[in-house]
Amino acid sequence: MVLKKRLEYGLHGFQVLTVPRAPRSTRRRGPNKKKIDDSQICAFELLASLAGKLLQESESSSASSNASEGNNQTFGDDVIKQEKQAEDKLLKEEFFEQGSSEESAFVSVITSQDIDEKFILKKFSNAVSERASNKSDFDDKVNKDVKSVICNTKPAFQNYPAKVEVGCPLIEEPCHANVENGKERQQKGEKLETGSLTKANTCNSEDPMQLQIEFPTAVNSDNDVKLSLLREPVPNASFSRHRNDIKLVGSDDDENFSRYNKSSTKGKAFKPPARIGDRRIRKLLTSKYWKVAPKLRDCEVFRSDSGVKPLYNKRKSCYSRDRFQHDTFCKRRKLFHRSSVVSSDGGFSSESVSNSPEKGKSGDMGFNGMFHGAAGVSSSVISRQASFNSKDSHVKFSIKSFKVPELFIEVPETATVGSLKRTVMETVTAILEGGLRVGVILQGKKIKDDNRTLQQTGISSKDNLDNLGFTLEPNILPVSPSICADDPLPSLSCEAPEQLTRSTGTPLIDSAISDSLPEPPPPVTNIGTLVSSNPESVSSHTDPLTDTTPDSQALVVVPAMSMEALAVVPANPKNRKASEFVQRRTRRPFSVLEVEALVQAVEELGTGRWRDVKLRAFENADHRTYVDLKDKWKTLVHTAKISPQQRRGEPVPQELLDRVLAAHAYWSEHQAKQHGMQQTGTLKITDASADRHGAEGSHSS
DNA sequence: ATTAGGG
DNA sequence: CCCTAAT
Repeated sequence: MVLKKRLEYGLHGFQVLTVPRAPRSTRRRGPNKKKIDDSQICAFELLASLAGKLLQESESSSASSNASEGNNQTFGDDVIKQEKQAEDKLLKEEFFEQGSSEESAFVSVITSQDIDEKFILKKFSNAVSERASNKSDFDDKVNKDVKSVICNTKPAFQNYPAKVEVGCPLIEEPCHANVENGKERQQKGEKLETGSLTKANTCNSEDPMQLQIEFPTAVNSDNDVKLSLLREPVPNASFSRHRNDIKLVGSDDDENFSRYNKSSTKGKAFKPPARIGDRRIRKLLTSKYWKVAPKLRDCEVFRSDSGVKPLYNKRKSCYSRDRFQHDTFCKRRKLFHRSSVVSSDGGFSSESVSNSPEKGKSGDMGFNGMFHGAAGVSSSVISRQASFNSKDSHVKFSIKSFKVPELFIEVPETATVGSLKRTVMETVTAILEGGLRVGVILQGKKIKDDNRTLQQTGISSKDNLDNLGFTLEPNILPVSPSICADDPLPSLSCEAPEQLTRSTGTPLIDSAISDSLPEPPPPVTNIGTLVSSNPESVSSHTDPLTDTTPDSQALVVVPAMSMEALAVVPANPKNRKASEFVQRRTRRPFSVLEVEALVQAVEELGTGRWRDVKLRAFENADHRTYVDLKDKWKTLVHTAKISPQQRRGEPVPQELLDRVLAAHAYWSEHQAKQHGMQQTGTLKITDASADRHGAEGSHSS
């Protein structure tokens, strides 16, 4: 009735205006197979673990050397205070620096493991240019308002707050707390805390690192996302007290603006706030909740090899665990390969994620009761569930171990183990210095739109979070997208000997610190030739220590100069592709409402005028492009044709589908007839509502 | 920048 | 949804 009328009107009203175009079916192209992206994940598990172990090792040595003062509480407090001050200061600087840039985010890395015992505070702002080069990166605006503070602490004594707290009360846990303790605290916290709550959970897992994350599914309001990464105490006594905390405060500022703000005529209801950071900054600076774990001095981190043993002990003790992880990694890798999404662009690292609510019993600890701690914590999980059920849904899961992005390391055989360690350490540090970004991967797809809520993204407490992954990416990316990481390698490898001799301890790595290579390597001029003549050198040069794959581009940043030199060499499209971590937009099923709007618009405008359709019906839906609408129409038509049983997803009212068919038929006719359509019989189309197939004959006579 | 089609 | 060719 009403619909009928509208349709009639629409058809009549627009038939004159419409200038149908000839079908472009002639444009059909042959199968233009796209190259398979067979790039591999390049996260070096081995290296990662090596690095991790080195850290622990150094810690252990420091811990042991600090044994006497290890329990010195007073000392610790002082340190805490000092550190806190220092940190605040630094943070302040950071914030100010950040200042006007609404696009910048920063990551602070505070590490006591630094050789010079200083914090490394690095700010980074995502290179806008880099983003711009990524054509599918629509979400330029965000993640800039995500501030994270990474605190890498070096424990040397027992009782110190193990949390870095930002803007929200947290449960503090002494790092020596055992599982029981943690449980208690959790339960306690359960009652005390409302809303988002982050808990530091100490467990005995061998995990070098574990992330526990909990945050509301909807982060578009005032909610802060808190993420705490804690370094798990390792079984070994010398390790048992150390942990790293990461507190990540992310804020999606209130609005949910669309991924890209098109400069259209439409009023931009959502304009990115000019100073996204400010509020948070203030919050951060004034927060009473800042709790900074003390960074204890390391005593000659690399001095002795005493750590080796514990290291291996640890290894052994967690062997099965490693196995497990490895397995999951493999699985994940497979998954990624299937979706051909994963290319290690800038340092890919994925880790297993367990969904606590989902698993129930495994609780915070993770998978399948894999961890002993799991049982101990499960109860609290349950209660937590209960508590959050009444409130907003929270997504809870734990991240077990980030994998360190790929590193390239090369040292002479004659180098000492110590120097190797140092090299790795420096490499890692360099990357941290460069700043890290956290990427979120869902079902193999990288989620780049920081503005969407978790719900919108498909991360909900109800969903299976197994598909959720995170990456740590070096913040510094190659300036020129045309340069693929593979290319520089040969040159590097060929320079390797020279460099190594030049600087003994200097890692021959292309880490995030491109400046670390002061002088242009001599052989530069040859690079081009090298690349073409000896491609194998890429893989052949790979360090045995690293499980590198030829395709891995990792966080490799090409030294400025070799970049230039290489620029001449046409970048391999395949590699190029891999290097661009193009994220697939997350799926956003059309709602019935949207379908309705689309149908109506198409009824009136016809197919082939998607831009107009977009303008008419979806002007305010920035996430729907005209291509999307066109695609949706396509699927709608298909859906309408198939039997209801075969349809999936949110069922579209048959009435709408009928209209789809009718309009489709009509406009098909219309187009086919080009001009000569005087469909007086247009009215018949409306009959389609009653009889879907009636539409077929509904055209003008 | 849009459209049409294929994947 | 993505990618591309063709407009």
